[in-house]
Amino acid sequence: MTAGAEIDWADHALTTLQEAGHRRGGARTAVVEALAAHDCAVTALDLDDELARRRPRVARASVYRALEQLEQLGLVRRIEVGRGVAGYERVDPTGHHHHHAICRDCGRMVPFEDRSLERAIGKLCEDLDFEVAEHDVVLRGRCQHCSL
Amino acid sequence: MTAGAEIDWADHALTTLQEAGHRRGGARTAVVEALAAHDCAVTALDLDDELARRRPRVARASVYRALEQLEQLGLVRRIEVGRGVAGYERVDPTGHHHHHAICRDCGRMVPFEDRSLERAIGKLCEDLDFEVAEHDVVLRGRCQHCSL
DNA sequence: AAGCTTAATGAGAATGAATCTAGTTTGCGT
DNA sequence: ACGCAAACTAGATTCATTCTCATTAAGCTT
Repeated sequence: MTAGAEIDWADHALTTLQEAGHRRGGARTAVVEALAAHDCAVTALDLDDELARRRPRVARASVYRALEQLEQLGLVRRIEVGRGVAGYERVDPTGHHHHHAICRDCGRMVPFEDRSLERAIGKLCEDLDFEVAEHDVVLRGRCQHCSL
Repeated sequence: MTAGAEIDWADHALTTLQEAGHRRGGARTAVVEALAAHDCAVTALDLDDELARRRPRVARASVYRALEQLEQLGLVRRIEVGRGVAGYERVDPTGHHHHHAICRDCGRMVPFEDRSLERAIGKLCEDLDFEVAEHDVVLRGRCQHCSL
């Protein structure tokens, strides 16, 4: 992976937050930095774990609050990674994105992308009486490792 | 909707349960009947509400247990309908299914189906190093009613 | 039909992710 | 530097879901 992508995203996120009228606080900045370091979805509690070591400590509530605000601004997207557990991952400002195949056995997430899938979704959204803002595709089954 | 679809599904579900070695209990049968009466996803608590009036009362734990077993047997599928809330809907034995557009504002679910979407998913699953058992597509945005 | 084994059930406690509350700190415009 | 609203922390709370365990009843066996 290139070193630039995450830095750019963190920068972009902090700028967007500021433009949206948010002040610059330590906890939220820490959440942005932590998200920037991940390529794929992380749960809020994982982030909380990571940030618990920081001084001053980042509170769990701040993690959730930051994630909610980031989601509202379209900077991160939220996906369900398991029974009632949400994962969050950064949104590339170019609109480029991937989806996930999740293993039922080990919980591993395999990201994938597919142009014709995106095309099909784009087209069907036009025909729908619904103002679609985002879409999510989740495949569930057994990963290569677990099917042996 | 035809009157037959649900009855057939309930029948099929009860038969499948029996073949899987399950005894025939009142609570689970009640859950199957309740699911059969719904065309689209219902939450476990909605089902619990409906069944709370029955005599003898169906316990909440039984609702969840039954849903889990039905899901395991591929008789119902589980989808996330809102922050940490699961919805369940019956699976048509023919494989025929729909997906959902969910309104961010009012929570309304609009079912839709699309052949080219299914085709795209089918094809990409073949290319993936992953044994895909099921897929889920969720569109999020604003429904016709809420965008006015 | 009575007895037996064990799945199924009901009631309520326990869990765990997510949210809320209250009091404190801090960013930032004035 | 001052003051006020936003952001923060810690911990309580909520709410869907899961677990426990005592009880009931399905459906063999005889």
